[in-house]
Amino acid sequence: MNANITMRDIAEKLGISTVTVSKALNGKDGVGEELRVKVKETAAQLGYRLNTIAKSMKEGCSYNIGVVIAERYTGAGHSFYMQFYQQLVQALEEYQYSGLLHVLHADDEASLVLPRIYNERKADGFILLGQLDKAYVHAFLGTGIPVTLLDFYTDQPVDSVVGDNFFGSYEMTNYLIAEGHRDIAFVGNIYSTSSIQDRYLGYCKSLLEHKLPLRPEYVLSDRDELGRFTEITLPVPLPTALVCNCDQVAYNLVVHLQKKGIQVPEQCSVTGFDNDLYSTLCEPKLTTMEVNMREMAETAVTMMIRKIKHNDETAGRVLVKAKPVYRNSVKPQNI
Amino acid sequence: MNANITMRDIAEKLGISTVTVSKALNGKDGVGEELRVKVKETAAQLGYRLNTIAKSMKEGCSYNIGVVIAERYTGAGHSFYMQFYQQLVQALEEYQYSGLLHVLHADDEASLVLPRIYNERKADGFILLGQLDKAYVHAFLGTGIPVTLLDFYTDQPVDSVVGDNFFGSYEMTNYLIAEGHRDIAFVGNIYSTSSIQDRYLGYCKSLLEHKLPLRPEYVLSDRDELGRFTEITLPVPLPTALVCNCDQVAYNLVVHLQKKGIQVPEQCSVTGFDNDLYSTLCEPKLTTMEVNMREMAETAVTMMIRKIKHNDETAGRVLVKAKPVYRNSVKPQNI
DNA sequence: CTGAAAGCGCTTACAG
DNA sequence: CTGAAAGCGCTTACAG
Repeated sequence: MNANITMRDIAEKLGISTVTVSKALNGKDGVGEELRVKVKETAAQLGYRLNTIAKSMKEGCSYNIGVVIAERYTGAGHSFYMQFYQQLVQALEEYQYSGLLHVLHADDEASLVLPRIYNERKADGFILLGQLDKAYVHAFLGTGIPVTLLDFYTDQPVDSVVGDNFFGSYEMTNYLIAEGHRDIAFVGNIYSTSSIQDRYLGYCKSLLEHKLPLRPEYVLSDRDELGRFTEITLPVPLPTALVCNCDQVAYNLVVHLQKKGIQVPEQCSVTGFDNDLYSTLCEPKLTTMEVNMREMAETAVTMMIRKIKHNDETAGRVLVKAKPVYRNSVKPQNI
Repeated sequence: MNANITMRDIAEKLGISTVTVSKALNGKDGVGEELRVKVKETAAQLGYRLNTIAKSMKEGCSYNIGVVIAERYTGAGHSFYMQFYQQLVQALEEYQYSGLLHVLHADDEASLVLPRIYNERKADGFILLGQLDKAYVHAFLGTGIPVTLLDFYTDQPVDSVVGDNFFGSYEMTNYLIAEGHRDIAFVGNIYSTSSIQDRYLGYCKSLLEHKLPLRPEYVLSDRDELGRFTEITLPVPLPTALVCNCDQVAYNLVVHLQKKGIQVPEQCSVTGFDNDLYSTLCEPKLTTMEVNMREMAETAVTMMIRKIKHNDETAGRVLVKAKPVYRNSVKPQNI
């Protein structure tokens, strides 16, 4: 088919200048309507494809957004962030942008090595997807390139988009209390990520509001500092409900409890968070909080594009509402 | 930090030409060793970043590879291809290339609309990941751009990389027969994808070789033409073993059988294929065939880069070995 | 409404 | 070993 048709080819064929071709194809003023139609027809007929690279060079932007995901959040069993990535790509497509995935190795993160796509100016901005080391975020900020954090935030002055973890968890705990539960533990390493921390604090708020005690032995760590799952030590006696920081851990816990002969939800209610794959893999299926991944992706992309186009705007921390999904892992507790 | 340092800035600072800077930075001949070092130092000190776009324009290639995945293979519960994508990106990184994901909508596939990144010349070649409509593959071939199929193939003359589905399934069935099984059914829609078809034929070969009958009622469809899972109708009496075309279906089947009170593997052995997430979600965990996703990704990338650099080479159909993973979903059958 | 000129930042021959 | 010239394919003022 068409080897390398350029605007010049169209121009020559029509006996006009490339300037007019460019204007016609880009819908810009300064071309007669009749001529514009003719240009478009010729372009289609010749199989013309825009050379975005030439356009990019002239305009000084790549129409690409880098997306950085730590390697530890990828791989089998961790589909969450790759699915997020897919949503990002689809949101970027709306703006005619492309996503450039960078899988960040732990040693590069530790030694503050920025992605190759940064050093090669292949991206106009970066979305950092999933909690990264603060120093690494700082290194990015130092470059002056637009950065948006997605699904986490730090105390640094950066735009970020996160699910409403705090209120989501608060509502979930409220729900358990409304169902009659009083002995409610939280499952998650509260020093691990901002999301887990906020979910923990929402749980705390609910307990405080209902004058229930905050018991340290009711905070059950589920992973180490590096995010690797660890064995969960259950308190004795078992609480009547466990608020888990995510579906995957809730799923693991349900399986674990059932192996020990403890019935869920009859003897112990369990709630998740995320409404991902894991929430429907066990029986009973999990009552959980759905974070609207798509809306988060769209918000992050919109913010990023806006920053690039009008480079002064700062959106700050943006929360995306969570929505409860009621299934069968919670049973009313008779008081 | 550095706003927009170009080679010209380095050249001016050193009182030399940009040509020399370019040669020095790219490790090309024609620069004194001493000067080369000085150029590199200055570049680092100024925070110079190569403008790949300018380089691309000059050289006429983007250093991007498009990866097309049909939307039906994405989303929750379908992490397989997104994981594949991640492997591709990491393999591309070795060659200083980037991946550009395109999620193909069903209507674009049907009406043969090529991806925007094709029309904008943003990619030097395309990897088609996961079975697509033959007409769509044909549309791509018509453009003359390098194309490699990954995890499927057609009867068209295209390069492709696939797992060794035929022999993998053949070996798995051999194993069941060696364990004493004689009544073995195959689960999968054999008209749906080349992979399923080949896995079916491997199963057939094993039966033929052992002089076991090929029974039509032992071919159990698991999905419709569009790849959506359907209810599986089990034959009565139940075979002693079920060879499933993938782990996800094997997983679904195990859960389904257990709900009906049928014990796996005591009353019925089940095998999977892929060794993905689903193979370890049920109890018993699945005996399955692992396709080496990483090797497949690396092979596809290497083939693609080679095609772009020396544009005549054709690798044809490349098979990547599969490897059995023995777990607990198969029990010897006493004859 | 139309186009000649300049330039985005590189790299590739080619000349010295 | 070093550099002046040309060009990749666009787009943006600016002039007519």
